[in-house]
Amino acid sequence: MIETVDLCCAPIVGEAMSVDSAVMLAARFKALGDPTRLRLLSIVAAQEDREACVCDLTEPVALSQPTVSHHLKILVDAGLLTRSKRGTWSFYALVPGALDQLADRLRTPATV
Amino acid sequence: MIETVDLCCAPIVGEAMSVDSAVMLAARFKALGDPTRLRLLSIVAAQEDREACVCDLTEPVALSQPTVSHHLKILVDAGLLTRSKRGTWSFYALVPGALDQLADRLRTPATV
DNA sequence: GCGGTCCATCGACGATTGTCAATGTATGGG
DNA sequence: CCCATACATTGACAATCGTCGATGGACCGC
Repeated sequence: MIETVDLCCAPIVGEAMSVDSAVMLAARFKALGDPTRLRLLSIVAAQEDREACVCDLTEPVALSQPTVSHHLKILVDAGLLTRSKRGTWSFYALVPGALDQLADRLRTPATV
Repeated sequence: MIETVDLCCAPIVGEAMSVDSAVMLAARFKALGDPTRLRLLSIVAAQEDREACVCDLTEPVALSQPTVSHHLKILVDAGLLTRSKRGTWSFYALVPGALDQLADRLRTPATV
């Protein structure tokens, strides 16, 4: 799991970032650094009710169910998705604001 | 990889990200998915004249010169840094707007 | 109960990654 | 011309990653 303690404020650009901050930020970007995981995020976000079960995701990405579950776990551990089990199904949904927070870290200061 | 031509089932409306788009985006995020590279970006951006040579970067990240050069090459290949050789030195600088563009892609992962 | 569906985990495999030492390639100074 | 500096490239290594098949566990309908 990734702690969100130090992630909210300092942008990459502006001053040299600490090692701890870099490690935590990199963990999130690493989770985004795979085409399959990006597509999974995209598909989940594109669902009508903003959530999807594994059975909805396996066929679009054309990968085995264990592989999809593996990627989803990585996204959950990175704090980008939530998992809620209802009955036999596991529903995955975007963590509200998580991607926006990441985007803020990428922004260059307006003083440039 | 095959493009999403087959819309026979088409339960996933809202248009998920294409494979090609996901591959290209993931490549950039993968470049950001390493703590050392994040710190290199940060240090370059924090320099007074917004650029740095390898000799300025080796000591802050406490890694060997070949390793730093390796990471810098990855960042250049990802379109995040530029390399300009002047004399014996190689100066690396941020690609203007590159990080901002990435941030924009994060704000709306699938609601493109 | 029993069988079937949905999903997570495990074990394994090749592929990729991050790191270093060693070497190669320019460039500039005496 | 020789040597030192700054950097890129190569080769090698352990570690991690992405993927699959097989297995296990929880849940539901009958």
